[in-house]
Amino acid sequence: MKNVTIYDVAKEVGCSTATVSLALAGDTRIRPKTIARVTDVAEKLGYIPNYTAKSLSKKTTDTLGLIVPNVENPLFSMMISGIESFANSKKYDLILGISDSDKRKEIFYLDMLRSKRVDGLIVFPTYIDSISERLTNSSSLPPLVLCGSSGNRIHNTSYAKCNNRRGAYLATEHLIKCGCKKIACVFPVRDAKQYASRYNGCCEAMQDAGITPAPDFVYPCSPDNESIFNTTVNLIKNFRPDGIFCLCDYHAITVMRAIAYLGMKIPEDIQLIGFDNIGISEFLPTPLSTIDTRGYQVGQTAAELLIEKINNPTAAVKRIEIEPQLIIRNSTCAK
Amino acid sequence: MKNVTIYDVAKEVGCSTATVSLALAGDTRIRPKTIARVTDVAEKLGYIPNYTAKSLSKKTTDTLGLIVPNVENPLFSMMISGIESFANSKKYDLILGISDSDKRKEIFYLDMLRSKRVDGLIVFPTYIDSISERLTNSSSLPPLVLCGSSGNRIHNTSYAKCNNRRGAYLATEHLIKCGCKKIACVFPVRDAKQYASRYNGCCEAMQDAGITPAPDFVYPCSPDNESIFNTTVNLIKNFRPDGIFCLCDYHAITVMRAIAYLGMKIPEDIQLIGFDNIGISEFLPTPLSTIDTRGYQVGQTAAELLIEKINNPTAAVKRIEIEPQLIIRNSTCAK
DNA sequence: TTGTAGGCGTTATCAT
DNA sequence: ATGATAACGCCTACAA
Repeated sequence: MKNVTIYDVAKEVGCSTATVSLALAGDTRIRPKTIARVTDVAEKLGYIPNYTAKSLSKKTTDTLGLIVPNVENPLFSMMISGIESFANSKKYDLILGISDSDKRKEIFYLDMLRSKRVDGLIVFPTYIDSISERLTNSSSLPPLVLCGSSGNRIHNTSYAKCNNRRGAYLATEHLIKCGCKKIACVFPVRDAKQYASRYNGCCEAMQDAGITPAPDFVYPCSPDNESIFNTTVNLIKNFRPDGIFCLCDYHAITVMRAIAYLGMKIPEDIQLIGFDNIGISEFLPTPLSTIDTRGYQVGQTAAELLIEKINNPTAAVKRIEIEPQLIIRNSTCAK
Repeated sequence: MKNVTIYDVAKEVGCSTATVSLALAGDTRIRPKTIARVTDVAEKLGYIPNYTAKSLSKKTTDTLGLIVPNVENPLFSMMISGIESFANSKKYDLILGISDSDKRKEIFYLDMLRSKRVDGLIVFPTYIDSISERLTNSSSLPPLVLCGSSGNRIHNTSYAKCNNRRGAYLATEHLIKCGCKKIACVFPVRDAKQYASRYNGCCEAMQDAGITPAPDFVYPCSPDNESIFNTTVNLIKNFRPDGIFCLCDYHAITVMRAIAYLGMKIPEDIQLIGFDNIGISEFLPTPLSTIDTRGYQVGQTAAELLIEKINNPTAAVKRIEIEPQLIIRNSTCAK
């Protein structure tokens, strides 16, 4: 059964395609009666407007491109949800590109998305060298905003992110208020860049409280859970901290395991705070105090920035830092 | 700066648009020398093929539509990842529709996706009444496959899912092999349909082992964590089980909390097995034995089915049940 | 209030 | 081996 086009509708109604087009768009120039008739016939014939044709003609696709490293990290999921919610409210949909932090795939999606003429692009920066290259080289990129990070070397690009330095400050300050005197930290060196601002915020809070960070309060490790576990065990045995600031909730969960392994108790022996407030943190055997990095709202904001930019391409660059939120639960003993 | 089109390339090269089109597609009818020249010029001019035009002409978009209830559930994330990986390997990209289990949004995306002429559709069935209606009513839907579930009333549709009944059987059997005599279960009644096959698999395993399920081995509850927690506490106090089969890992984590709250030990006092094998299960303070439901592979398979169907629309319906996998960790004491 | 017709950027079918 | 040109389905001046 052939595809029903605007011509078929026009023929059936006995009018021109222009009338159908206008009527379906609810244009006020068309008589209400005509609109009703056209709508009915379109319905009866099962007419489905062809967006590829519409896009070709209007030079607009009503779709946004998304390039994310992966979709399994709950933070990314939250941000994607936020983006989707705002985009949907403005009748945009999303093409989702998952890069796996793989240059080949980043380029594939970047090219594909440009070729498909998305109206705008949201990128979650990571090792985005390939993107930042093309970002500066290439003449015509669709409107772009960054989400979750300000990127490495990309300048003059709007972004929405959480203020992680501030989050780390709040977390550390909370630990101190809870009576911690010796705060420590496990640090996957490979991800140094990503965690730099958290580290800084932590130091800053200690200094503001008159605590000079011990030279060995940070224990470096690899990013895998085994390394984090072992490093934590060493850390506890040698440094004997009374509080641990974890750079993310995942770390915190492994740190919990290490603490349990050593037969110690949270928060009695060691207090613990995480970062990100992922879904399960609230429901762990020892509910985890943490910093909510507002992924959903960050996503929403990024989408909002992008759509603003689409509607007004010459608007000034906006850099938005969402305020993180301290979440107090049982892994920490608030007074 | 104007968009460079195939005309511009043709003019610069001094050939026709047809030649450019063929050359860029690497058609063997075009002389290699010409291809090289065209490629160079295209590159120099920064030519980016316009996919909307291509799609209009070819009646093919090389994009797949996805309708998922949400993107925060790690299972869905895994399936999406799997879908993406296969789709990407075949040069498809994905339009992601998040329905929030909301009829309005389901319809929005279903219409949008059809209008955008996606080559195929993957749906994660949930309360998909709106979709199943349109599925049967509407004349022309793009090729469709279901992912993660066989759907409620949708018949004659290919799908890829995990064999959950079998998974529950394996889990329960494992508990029995680990010496459990009194197995119990917490059951959110609202999601009865979704969990029915798991419940059945559990019963079946008990019967096969010669255990008659106690009349009250299942404790009904609401789906929220508080209810699960309280119900578990009741369950343990009254039923005094030595093993608990959890319908999903999230439940298991809350059950762990309840067990800790009662001052009991896993697996010494109570053994525990979950379902789904979400990311953190492995790294919990007590690593969780569970059933891996192969989300990634389910997704890959769904994408594969869909692309098969796109290439051969008349092919027979395929129903694929992926075999789940028992994962033994510390919440259970294998002999 | 509605109709006519050109244009959007490709691909595909004939010719040559 | 390449060129002309008609689709593809819609939108939008411009006319009427």
